[in-house]
Amino acid sequence: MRDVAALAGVSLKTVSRVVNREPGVSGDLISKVERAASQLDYRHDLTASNLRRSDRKTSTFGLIIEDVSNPFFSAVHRGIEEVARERGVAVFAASVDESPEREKDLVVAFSQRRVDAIIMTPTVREQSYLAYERRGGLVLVFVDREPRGFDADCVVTDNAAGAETATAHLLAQGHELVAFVGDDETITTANQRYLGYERAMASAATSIRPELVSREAHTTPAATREVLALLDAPNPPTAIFAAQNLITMGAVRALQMRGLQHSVALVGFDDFSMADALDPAVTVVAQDPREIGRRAAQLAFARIEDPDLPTSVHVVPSSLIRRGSGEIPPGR
Amino acid sequence: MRDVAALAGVSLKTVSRVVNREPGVSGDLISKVERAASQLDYRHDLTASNLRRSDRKTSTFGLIIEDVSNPFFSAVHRGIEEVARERGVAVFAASVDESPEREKDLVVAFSQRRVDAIIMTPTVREQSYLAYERRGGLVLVFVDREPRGFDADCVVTDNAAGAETATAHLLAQGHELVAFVGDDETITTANQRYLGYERAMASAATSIRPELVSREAHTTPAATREVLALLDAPNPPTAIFAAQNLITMGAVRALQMRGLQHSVALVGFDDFSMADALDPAVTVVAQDPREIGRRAAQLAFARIEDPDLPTSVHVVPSSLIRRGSGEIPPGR
DNA sequence: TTTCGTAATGACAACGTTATCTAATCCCGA
DNA sequence: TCGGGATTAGATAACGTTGTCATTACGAAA
Repeated sequence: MRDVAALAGVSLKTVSRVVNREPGVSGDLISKVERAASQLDYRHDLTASNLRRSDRKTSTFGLIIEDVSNPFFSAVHRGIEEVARERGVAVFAASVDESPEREKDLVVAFSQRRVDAIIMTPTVREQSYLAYERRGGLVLVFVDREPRGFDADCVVTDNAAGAETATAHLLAQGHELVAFVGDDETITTANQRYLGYERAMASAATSIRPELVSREAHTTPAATREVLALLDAPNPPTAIFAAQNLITMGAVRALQMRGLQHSVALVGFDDFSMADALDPAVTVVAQDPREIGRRAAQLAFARIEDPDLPTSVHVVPSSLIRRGSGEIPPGR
Repeated sequence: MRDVAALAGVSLKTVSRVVNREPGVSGDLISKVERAASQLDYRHDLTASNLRRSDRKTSTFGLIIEDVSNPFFSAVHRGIEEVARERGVAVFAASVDESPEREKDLVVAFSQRRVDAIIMTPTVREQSYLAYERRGGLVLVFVDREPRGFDADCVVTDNAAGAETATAHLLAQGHELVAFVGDDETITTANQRYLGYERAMASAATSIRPELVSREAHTTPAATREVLALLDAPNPPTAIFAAQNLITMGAVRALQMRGLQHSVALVGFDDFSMADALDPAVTVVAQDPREIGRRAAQLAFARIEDPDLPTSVHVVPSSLIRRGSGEIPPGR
């Protein structure tokens, strides 16, 4: 910048003014400075600028999600990017892989880079450790799962209601042996979806059989194993509620392996690519991850603008998409 | 930092030394400084640190890909993250959406944030405009597509060879009416895959029928339309080579709509989720996007370490996965 | 002609950190 | 007892920018 100023024959401050398009510089000098800048391959340094600026905004967000290559989360990422892009904000994205330790590391990494906001899916049992960061002015927004022990803005799907809808849909076909396959209770969404399953079963006065409940499906292959075990047991389910996209995919494979895809009903939570092209096409309770991302980003901007806003929890509705697998009646 | 120094009763520089774990500070002072730092909620400012540091490294990469929520590219992203994470580097990720203008905007945005390297999929017809950035010390690595008019490190799949393998596989089943469905020639990968198709057809002495070549499949729905048009034409193909993941998905839907999924053979370029669970399961030439990402990140680090390295092009092999759809014989 | 307001420009310090250089202290051997 | 090297600590400037305030120039009003 100093070189540009020298070449253009103006002061440092004038170059700064031109670069930031501040008013009060004569057209003559503007063009002189611009010519000098391009001649010298000058590129404005946003990090130095930020250091001196009074608002101390880096126009940068941090995003901490389960896995950047998980279709659900990458759609959330995409939604956030859409909103951030409009405001010239760049987004750091990182995968936490269900590791509490990594969650904390990432928060520190982003905080040290002075991001304006972190949008994150909590993994750690308890988010109160973030108070420290918030005191430093960092904006925090949660997506997909609500934080625990920490009051903050949040965007979630109504997991319990969606799960209840899914389970009720199966019960309405006349099923009584409805299995639940999900991740364990440390994952809040898995927990809420289990609650929805319980609620639907209770409303239908159908008792839950513990042997039809599997809460150890952490990955797609694990889900396949769990569903195979259910199918091979003495009293197999006639319908399955799979509580997450990767789990549903695993369940589809298990049913195919036993040739039962047309006789055992299946409803999944989360839509997934090609669900409509499978045989049978898979009935799901679809979330809108892109919209979740957009809302989260909007919440972040709103809070940056006014830090004293009351915290809010946005619930994005889910919707049942009937495709075939969920409409298989019992006893086929 | 000044406050921490004051509270600990030491100089600024000593705090800096402790924070950076530089040797030559007595254990006594180290603990005093650390106590003061945590008492004051001190958080090291990486942006200010970088400004003064002699190497001027921000430990930050920029990633510019087609779409962060496209499964192929999000897997590339994931691979890059894996390597970057080990070195404490954070990754900005952004979608370019085939927009040349956006590509340039993103490069500027990342350059202004002083990223150490940009890993990108080129969209602009010509990358010579990047010389400007490289002069400023920015490291550039290309993924998925080679740049044009610009010599730089690059990681690609052998598109032509993969496409040739796919097409030859169909020809080997006895097909003669093999259709090509791909994106237009401005996309270098689409172009190379078409070349592979041509090569295989020529080797088999099978003439290419222009009416069986569709190069307008930009999206999944467009691919479905294109394939429907092929199937409904007077001389429909008995086999289809779909040159990209989204296109293959569109082709699957089109075949299902006409009930031809068991009579018309299909091989796709790129693997995709649930391809193995479809009926028939889809034969593909699989790339290894995660490995592509890892290699790209390694190349970036290598060049940062030694800017004078000769530029290299890494070719990651693809592999044919036979699943059924590609093994359907003609005349069924 | 003088005065004054306004618009354009510049000088300088400061943002939070690290590099460089100097000073103080300590231990060891002669 | 002293010299000298090693070790630890601090003072100060600098990184590239912007905020603040001072200065200049100019035209309009008195």
